[in-house]
Parts: sequence; structure tokens; C-alpha cells
Amino acid sequence: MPSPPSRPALRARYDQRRRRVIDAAAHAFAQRGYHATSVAALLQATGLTAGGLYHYIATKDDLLMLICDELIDPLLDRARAISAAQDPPQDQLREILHAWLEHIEAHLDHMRVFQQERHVIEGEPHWHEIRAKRREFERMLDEILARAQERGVMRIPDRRLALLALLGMVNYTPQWFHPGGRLDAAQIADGYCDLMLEAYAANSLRGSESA
Amino acid sequence: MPSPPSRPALRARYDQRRRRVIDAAAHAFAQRGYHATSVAALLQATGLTAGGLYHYIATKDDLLMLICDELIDPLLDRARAISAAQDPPQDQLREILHAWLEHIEAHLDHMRVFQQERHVIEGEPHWHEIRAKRREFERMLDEILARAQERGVMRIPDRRLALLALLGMVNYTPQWFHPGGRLDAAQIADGYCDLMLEAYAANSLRGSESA
DNA sequence: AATTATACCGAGCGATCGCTCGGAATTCGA
DNA sequence: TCGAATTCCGAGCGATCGCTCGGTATAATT
Repeated sequence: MPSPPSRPALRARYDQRRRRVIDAAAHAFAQRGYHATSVAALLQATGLTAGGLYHYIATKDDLLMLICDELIDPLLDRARAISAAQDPPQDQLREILHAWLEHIEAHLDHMRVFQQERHVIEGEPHWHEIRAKRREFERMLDEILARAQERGVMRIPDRRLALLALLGMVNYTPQWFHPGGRLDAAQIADGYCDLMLEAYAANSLRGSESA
Repeated sequence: MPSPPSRPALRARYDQRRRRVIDAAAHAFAQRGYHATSVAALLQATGLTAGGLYHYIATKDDLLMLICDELIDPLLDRARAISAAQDPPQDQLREILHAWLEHIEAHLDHMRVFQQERHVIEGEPHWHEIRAKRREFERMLDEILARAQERGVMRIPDRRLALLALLGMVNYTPQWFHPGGRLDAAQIADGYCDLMLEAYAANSLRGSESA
């Protein structure tokens, strides 16, 4: 049972070390998977021993939840801001993709864990909050596509499939992305955005000739 | 240590029951994940007890490998045939996507396991063969895109990114696909194929105005 | 300086893990 | 029909799992 220190002078150090523990765990989970990573491995990764580690976390499950919380909340806030703004939908799509891919770049380990341990998150009931946040994010994405459709910017034969295709390509990105590689987050975001806008361009040559 | 029966009359039954074990394991792994599924859970899923189960498999790891082998080989054969044929690249793309998505539909559990346990497959050296087969499949996909580019059917700004986007959307499909749902494999394959062909259409309106 | 909260250690707990093995029951080949 | 091969059982092995707890050292507060 962990308890944050009540003495304010220690709180900052506690939070900092706690975050280091979470990040180290995210790195380990991203490489070997959550269930395949023993707490002994976490001890080696953090440099702590059992007693020390459990000073910062309650359970190993708790650690996974902390990783997901730390990841989702800031991205969800960015997405809400973009969605609430009155920009044209195609600009909103580009903005949210940039925010998303930059988030992947900045929190690569967290994202890999979040994707890889999907069956854990989808399973038990106490992951409900995380699932709800994921769904809210996907709903905002869908609404952007819907607005683009309504305003005649895009012509989408099957919006559900378009959304799932977009989710697929972005969610797959953490598995191959290398920081400092040929493509950075912005280039990938633009690539995906162009892909979607071109594929569903309302004024496409073929868009109007289909039965 | 398992040993296939030398008496030919029993070989058929042995193979059939062995496949049942593999399929049951695939179903369990797809739902809860490989490491989260205990052998005890596999015993319940198969109806066997420990001794009986290990009559058909060597180790739990072996079971995972069998699932992947059973999955990849037939799809790889189909892909090789399509790739070797002389159809126009846009037709090849559609054919390989149909084969791929039909394979996902027919072996949904296996595909989910194959995607979900990626870090197991990418990790240890004895998974080298599986990795090589995956890479061959992806290489054939890339070559189809390359041929489409060479023949002027598609204009792809970044072929690597286009390939990764396609891999992403297809590999993500097993996570949301429901057999008997609104979309079947063929419709999804066509949706993805149209998405790619439209996005990178050589005669697109915007394709020629980019800097 | 005395007191108390904090930080961390590390042996070891009970539970569960993957798996073994001797044997019983059944089936096939001769 | 009989011996051998096959199929499956299930108690239980050693190892590892996540985690606890009594203890010591250090730090902040008074």
C-alpha cells in the first residue's frame, strides 16, 4: 500500500521517482509484454528492491493502469480542444493527426503497451474508464469525418470502415516507428492525412463516376 | 514429448484431435492473451487433463508456434501465386487483399493471436522462420505497390509509408471484425483496395498540383 | 537533539506456474 | 486372441509468481 508523503518538501521527489518507475515499467512492458515481465525484471529496471518498488505502487496491475492514464489524458485534452474549435474539418483532421502522432513519438513505450495489452484493457471491469476515454477519442475522430462529409469536403462510401482504417494505420505506427528515423511524427501525420483526404476527396475524378 | 502414432489407422484421428487442441488454444489465447492463459485454462478448453494435452504438444510455446505455422503457410502460398501471375498491379492488389481478408475471416482467432503476441514472435531466435515468412509477405505487397508505381497506375509520395499504412489497417482488422456482421471480408478488402487506389491515383486532380 | 515521517531493503510467504510420470483403459495389428 | 501401441488420467514436482513485512537508514520537522 503506497501513500504519497504528507510533508510537502518530499512530495516533488516522490512524484518524480514514481514517474521514473512508471516509465521504466512502460519500457519493460513495451519490450517483453505485460504478463511476460516479472516484478523481478521491474526491480532490475528500476534499481529498486521489492519493498522499494511497492512503496510507489499498489500492484503490478496498478502499474499498467498508471501507464495508460498518464498516456490518454493529455491526448484526450488536445483532441477535445481541436474538436471544439471551428476550423474546417480537413484542418481538424490534420491537427488531430499531428497531435496524435506527436504523442506517439513522445510516449512511444506507453503507446506500445496501450496497444499491445488491449485484451487486458478490454477484459476486466475496472478498466472501464480507460475504455470510455478511448471511445471518446474515436468518437471525436468519427465526428470530424462526419462533418467533412456533411460539408461536402469528403465523400466517404462507408464512414465506419474509413474510421477503422485510420485507427488501424495510426495504432499500428508505434510498432514500427523509430525516433530519429527517416520519418518524424509530423511527416507521418501528413502522410496519413493526405492519404485519407485524397482517398475520399469529394472532387476526385473517380469519385463521381462510380455507380 | 509427443509422438505421432506410427500406425496409419490412428494418424488421421491423431491429426484431427491435435488440430482441435490447437484451435481451442487459439481461441483461448485470442481472448485472454498467450501469457495470461494458463495450461489449466487450456485443459478446460480442450476437455483434456494435463497428461492428455501433452500427448499432442511438447510445450505451451510449441502450441503458439503451431498456431502461427497453421496460419501463415496457406496465406503465403496464395500470395505467391497472385504475385507470380501477370495481372495488372491494381488487380493484384485487390486479389491479395481479398485473399488476406478472407484468411482473417476464416482464421480470426489465429490472426488475433498472431498480431497480439507480436513481441513474443519478434523476440526469441527460434521464431526466425515465422518472422521470415511475415517479411516475405510484406515484401510481395511492397513489390505490387512498386509495380503500380513503375507502370504509372499509382503515384505514391512515400511507398514505405503507404505500405505501413496498408499493413496497419489490415492488421488492425482482426481486433474489430465480427463474423456475420455488417461487413464481410470481401467488402472490407474492396474498401481498403479502393482507399489505396484512390489515395494514390496517378490521375488524381490534386496529385499533379503538389509541389 | 529528539522525534517522526519517509525511503528502501531483502528474506521469504502462499499461490500458481508449466510440466512429468507411472499407470489404467482402450484400440490396433498380427 | 493376445501383445504392443496408443490415449488419457491426475497427483504432484520444482520453479517462479506477485507481494508482505519487520527492520534499518535517512530525511524533514520541532
